[in-house]
Amino acid sequence: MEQHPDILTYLNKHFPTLDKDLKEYLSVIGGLKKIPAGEVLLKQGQYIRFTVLVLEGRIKLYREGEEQGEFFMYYLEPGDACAISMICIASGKESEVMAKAVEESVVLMIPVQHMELLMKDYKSWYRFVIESYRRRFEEVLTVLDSTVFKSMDERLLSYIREQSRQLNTRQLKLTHQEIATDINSSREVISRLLKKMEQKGLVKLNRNYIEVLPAD
Amino acid sequence: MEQHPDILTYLNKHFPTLDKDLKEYLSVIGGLKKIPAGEVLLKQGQYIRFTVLVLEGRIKLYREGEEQGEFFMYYLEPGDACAISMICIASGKESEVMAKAVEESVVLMIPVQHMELLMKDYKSWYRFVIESYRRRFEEVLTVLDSTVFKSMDERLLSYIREQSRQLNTRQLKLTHQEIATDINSSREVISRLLKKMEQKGLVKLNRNYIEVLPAD
DNA sequence: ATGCTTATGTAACAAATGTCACAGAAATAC
DNA sequence: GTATTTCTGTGACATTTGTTACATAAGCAT
Repeated sequence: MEQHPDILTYLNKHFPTLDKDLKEYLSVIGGLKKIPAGEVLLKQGQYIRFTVLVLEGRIKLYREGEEQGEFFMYYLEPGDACAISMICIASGKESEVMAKAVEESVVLMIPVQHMELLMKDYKSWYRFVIESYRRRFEEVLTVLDSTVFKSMDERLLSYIREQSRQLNTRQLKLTHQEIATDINSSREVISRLLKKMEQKGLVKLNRNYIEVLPAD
Repeated sequence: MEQHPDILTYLNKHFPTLDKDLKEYLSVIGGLKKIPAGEVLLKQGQYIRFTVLVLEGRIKLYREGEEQGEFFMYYLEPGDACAISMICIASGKESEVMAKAVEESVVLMIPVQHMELLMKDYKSWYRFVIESYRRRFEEVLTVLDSTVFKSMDERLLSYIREQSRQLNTRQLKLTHQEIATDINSSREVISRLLKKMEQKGLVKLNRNYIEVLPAD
């Protein structure tokens, strides 16, 4: 079998916790896939045939309501794996979330049938899977905290700051409508609350982007 | 090393997916512990030194708000494991939830240091861990759906029906205050909504218990 | 420029949820 | 028994969030 040099380069760059052997093995069994910006790579309810490691770009994970909208959970970045895909595969269950590329992204797709062996033969893989899942669980609990314990203005502020942190920029290129969709509110409410936040000196509003001002 | 016959009996009764070898091994390394009703066996933020398998009774898992109350996530029953404890151990992280026995319960406690070997040597253990975690993730997502997409009356109905299903009874011994705490609302709101539900023929209200009427 | 589309601002109102105040009923304590 | 506590019911009101209906402004296309 032949190693794919690009894959190995990617893995070395973003997955320091995986063993050398494992990375080589993954570069043999995995396939590179380029995902254009905006493409949905996993639908809620869909069966999963690959475990996905993110090598480039950024993937947005949503929970879809039964009838209604979509609710933002977290981003996957280079170095992350889709925890859901790993676990659902292992249990033969369908996806519980929707995943959409927000930038052009490159992912490594590892076919289902290798999971068992990976788990068994590579300790660093098993640890990676466990840790990925734990982190996602933690993130979902944080999101749950927001919706349960916080009011809309606090949720909005958390959202804004979290976006700024994750995207590593103070200039958030988001419309009020997009924010409203992500946290399941309405555009008018977001505009109103953002205006108040601006008056408090937390943000500066502009057309098509929001400048996040440093917290005191 | 000596097997503990009671443990083995419990494991055989409630954990059909675990291999015979594994059960025998668990009965050697695990310790039985009886938990009185009402006792908290795990606090949020606490480090975890044992993986817990539930053998008897019922454990309630909560998420605690930063300042405020506690929010019900799910129950653990005989045959369940505390997924959080398994994963946090594996990652050396503290607990993300609070666990409280609602009935007198019996649990099997497996010290941290055996996890690595269990994962490596017992395929049925690894599968059990993964599946436990997946199911809890799924439950938390369902709870998240409720808080994000549903109004309070719908959440209350879901809660009531879920309790009835899990506790396997139509007579829910819950006060309005307890319900309010579990879903982070206020007692008056719950009383009001329950009254409406009674008028719709969904429940029958009594002091200290609620009778859940079958859905159409 | 002119018109078209998209994004934002905002008032007025509606609906949902939370809070306060208090009453009465049922259980429990004494 | 009476007193006390706990639980439930409910009206009145406050607050938060969502909705409707526009207005205005910025960018884009021609």
